[in-house]
Amino acid sequence: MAVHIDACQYKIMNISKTTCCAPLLSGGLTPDEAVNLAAIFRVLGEPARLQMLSLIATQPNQEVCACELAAPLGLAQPTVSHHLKVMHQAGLLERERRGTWIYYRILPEKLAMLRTSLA
Amino acid sequence: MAVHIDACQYKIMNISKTTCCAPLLSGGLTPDEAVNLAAIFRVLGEPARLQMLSLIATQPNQEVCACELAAPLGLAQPTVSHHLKVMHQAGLLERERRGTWIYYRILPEKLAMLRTSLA
DNA sequence: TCCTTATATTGATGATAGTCTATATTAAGC
DNA sequence: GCTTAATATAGACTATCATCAATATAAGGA
Repeated sequence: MAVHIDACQYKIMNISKTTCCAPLLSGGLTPDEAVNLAAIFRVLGEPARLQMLSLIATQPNQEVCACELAAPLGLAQPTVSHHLKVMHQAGLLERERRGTWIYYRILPEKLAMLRTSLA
Repeated sequence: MAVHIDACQYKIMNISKTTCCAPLLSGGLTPDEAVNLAAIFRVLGEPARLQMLSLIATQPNQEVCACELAAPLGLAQPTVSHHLKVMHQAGLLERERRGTWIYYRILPEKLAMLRTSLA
């Protein structure tokens, strides 16, 4: 059975593999780098996802169970699952299964990489 | 005659006015802040726009004439005009008319603000 | 095995937005 | 005023994507 991956997801999956990124203001951004970098910014270009990151950051253990996100965000469970998947594939979150639950943590290196890309 | 402004543009226009932004990882991002911050990231979530910024940064005077962008990017003139408008409204670019031509410069403060928002 | 709960996937829908052609506007020079 | 060149806008088309209800899968306990 073939796994279906659309163009956008494939693009996002490649992000984690790329070392990325020539600082924007230093110039010389290649078209490929632009595509990869833009894909990550597009992931952040969604209020619900930013609030998820903020919520995770406020937790004492810096992690959150997926089941805890739907209520404060006012979103349906599949929507939360979708956003978590997008951010995980973009390399912004790491996930760990503990029993029935799945916990997500922020990968600060990815955010640091974005910060330098804006320098 | 009424000026037509759609919801997205209105959101973007508000960005420049907002002081913004509680650092993401410090938590406590309000829904409004999330909307404003996401709107700016969405502006950066477009390869063509990132390449425009990169192109401007490589210029000796740190500025570029709108007329010089279409060719290297392989885009039509109205498309370039659209992207420049979006970035200008988002507070990423400043514009100066000199005769028939319009020159754009990057506003580094806005990028700095984004960097801190990722901290 | 069955039941319950958590998470993921599917498929549909509506909204957003990037792109183009065609046209309008603006500015400068004659 | 007229002409030319630069920029902006309008409108159409398309692709992407956020969202949901419905359903499937995964994991643990009785």
